[in-house]
Amino acid sequence: MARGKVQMKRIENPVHRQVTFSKRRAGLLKKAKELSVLCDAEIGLFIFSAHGKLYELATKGSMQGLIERYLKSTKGVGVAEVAKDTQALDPKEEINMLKNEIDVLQKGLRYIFIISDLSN
Amino acid sequence: MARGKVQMKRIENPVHRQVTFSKRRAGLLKKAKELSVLCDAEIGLFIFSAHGKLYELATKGSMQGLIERYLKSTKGVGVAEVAKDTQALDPKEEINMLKNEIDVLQKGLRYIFIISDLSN
DNA sequence: AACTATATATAAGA
DNA sequence: TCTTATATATAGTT
Repeated sequence: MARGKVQMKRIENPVHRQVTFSKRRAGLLKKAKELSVLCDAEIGLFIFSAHGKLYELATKGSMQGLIERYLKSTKGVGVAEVAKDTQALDPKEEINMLKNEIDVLQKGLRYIFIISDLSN
Repeated sequence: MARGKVQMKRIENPVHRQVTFSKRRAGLLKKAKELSVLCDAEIGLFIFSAHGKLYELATKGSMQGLIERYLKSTKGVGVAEVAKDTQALDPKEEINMLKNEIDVLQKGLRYIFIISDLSN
């Protein structure tokens, strides 16, 4: 977008591709933050580079919190918070809870998320 | 960024805020797609409007797939595929599996993801 | 929702 | 990297 238009396909030259990735990644993260602030939106963004390195942004709280919200929003139930701290529970109670979650699963829901501690 | 700079804070006028949200949301999604194509990156992006409406983009496969990859990448284990189809399992076996997953949890891992069917 | 004038992002070059 | 010419995004306006 500067000294020439760019074709919308994979940049073949690895050096150019890496440079463009760095610049545009920074631009994308900046735009996401701006949208969040200006319009009071919550945004989760994660980027895996071609070699698997992760870059991420969660505008409110944690990415885990946003993922939960996302799954809830898309799957109806999806995210079931079973226990804040499983280590504080009697194992039998936990198994019973898990059985209940299995029942939920068998009713056709696709995801159960067991979260031991959301706060850190 | 056009007929005047914008302050980086919440836009108070609801009409302006909504218009800006629509425009910038479209811009952000476009930029994310471009980065993905040009640089061969995988991107997961979700946006919740102030009133909870979800807008999303997953550049390869599904958002669920990207979320799994995200959790794996950040939590080491994070995502444990327990069964492709829980309905095909004997309940006792399933409880044993869940006990094993509890053991994993009690070793300090934070997330277990029970996925009944990844394929649809 | 369409139109510009401007601000910003960024491709190519150094 | 840093610079700079240009493409793109978008704020204010209609």
